[in-house]
Amino acid sequence: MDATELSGRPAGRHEGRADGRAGTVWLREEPVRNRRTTPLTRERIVAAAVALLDRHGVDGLTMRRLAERLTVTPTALYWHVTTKEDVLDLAVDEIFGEVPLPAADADWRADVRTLASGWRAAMLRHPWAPSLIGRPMLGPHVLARTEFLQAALVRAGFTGVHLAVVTRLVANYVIGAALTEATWRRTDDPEVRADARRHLVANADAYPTLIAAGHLDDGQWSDEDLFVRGLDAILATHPGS
Amino acid sequence: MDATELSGRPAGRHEGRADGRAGTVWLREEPVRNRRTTPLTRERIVAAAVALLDRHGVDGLTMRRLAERLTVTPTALYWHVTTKEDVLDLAVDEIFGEVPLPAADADWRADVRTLASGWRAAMLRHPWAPSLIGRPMLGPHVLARTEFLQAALVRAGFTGVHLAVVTRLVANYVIGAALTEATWRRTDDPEVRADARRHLVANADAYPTLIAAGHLDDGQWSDEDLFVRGLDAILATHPGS
DNA sequence: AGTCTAATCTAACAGCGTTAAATTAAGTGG
DNA sequence: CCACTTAATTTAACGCTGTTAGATTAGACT
Repeated sequence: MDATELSGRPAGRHEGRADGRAGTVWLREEPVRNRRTTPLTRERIVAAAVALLDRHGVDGLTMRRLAERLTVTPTALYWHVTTKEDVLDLAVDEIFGEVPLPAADADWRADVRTLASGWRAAMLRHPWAPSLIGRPMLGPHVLARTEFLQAALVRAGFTGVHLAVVTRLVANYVIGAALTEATWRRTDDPEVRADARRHLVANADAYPTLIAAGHLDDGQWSDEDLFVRGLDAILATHPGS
Repeated sequence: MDATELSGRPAGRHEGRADGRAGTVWLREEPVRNRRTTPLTRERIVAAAVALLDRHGVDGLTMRRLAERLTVTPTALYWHVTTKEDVLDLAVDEIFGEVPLPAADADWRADVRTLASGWRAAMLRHPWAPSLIGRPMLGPHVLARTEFLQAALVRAGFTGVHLAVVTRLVANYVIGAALTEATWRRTDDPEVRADARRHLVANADAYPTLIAAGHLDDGQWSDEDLFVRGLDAILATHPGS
């Protein structure tokens, strides 16, 4: 349906130049050129990267697979991006663009709740994201959301050290929650979970409280519910107003 | 000083068996055998891995380097460990063993503060650790510390859903804080930080609050101070008692 | 029609985690 | 003291990775 139907890549259409195995022109099929129907861009690379990460996880993203998905050779990517880490950084910022920014004039608590929940939801929708946060996040989407958070807290009356404390409190709680929840969500192998639980009860004398509290048991209360309750506990702390 | 002074590995002492380039015995130097002075163990592997991670970061840990440090071939490691991920999991749990467990009978708030601060400190001492938390943490050291945290909160009077909420609140806050702080600490390149700040002021109209609040500016308040204040804000929330 | 440059490709490199199979060291029982 | 067994290690290789150098092309501009 498209002029760019390579179906397996021509496999060396100019093969014999430096080495000896040239062969005659007549046996070589006519080269199918890149018509440049849809030129490669940073945007397209990032979109393909996110799709690949969603489907195959962090380990499933390689420059070769990414290139293949874009019907391009791996090296072509390096014109638009200087390193694979660039791709990962861009992918992370990309998905944070999905976090909706509220209107920003209602109750500040509602604003923070909406932002934090959306932030967490985006990371759980793309469970590979939290594990990539161990790199400086300076993309425009992240910065815009951080700006919104801090603005809401300023509106709430936080200033000086209180502002710094509560900003970090909220942001770090969201990040930590997303990271741990995504970890368990990604470990979908029920055998690992069962093994873990079995290990816990096997050493019941070492972990009495964990067992009594049902650590590692899913159900009981939803992650979402626990997250929001924790967030509300944080937001209950405020100095002025 | 030691019988295991290989100094460069004999480099193929039995080279020609399947292929033709055998050579005569006379030109081959006598094989220096592994005297097995200090047998390879899981403990020694983990210790070497932590040392390597401390010095060269996550990317600096390879099975080959690890083996070299232990004067052993890479494949020897696979007798004691089934995969590189095993090594990483073991390394993470290892450093959590450094977190001191308080005596557990004083003020519960003091206990939680001590544990959380020690937890954070251990991760910042080994800045590679937070970024490896995106895998299930089920090691004995981690479980013991989680048990202690939850026990302290039970002692404080938390039960049911409150207990679950505040346990996650504390744990996720610590993890998030350690992750973000370690990220910045690992980015010691001052040029990146300067670039980031410059980018912020260049788009000053998009980030007015961040700039006013001195986002990305170090100094002002210490990370430690901000962390403890946030923790205290969390601990101020409690139902009974 | 010729020139220039942005974009892509071919080919290769060094290094990675991991495996299969051979080999050795050290114990064990006769 | 010797044969046998098993635990631990080694050699050699496979397929894959990110990345680079250099050739080559496509398309726009004179």
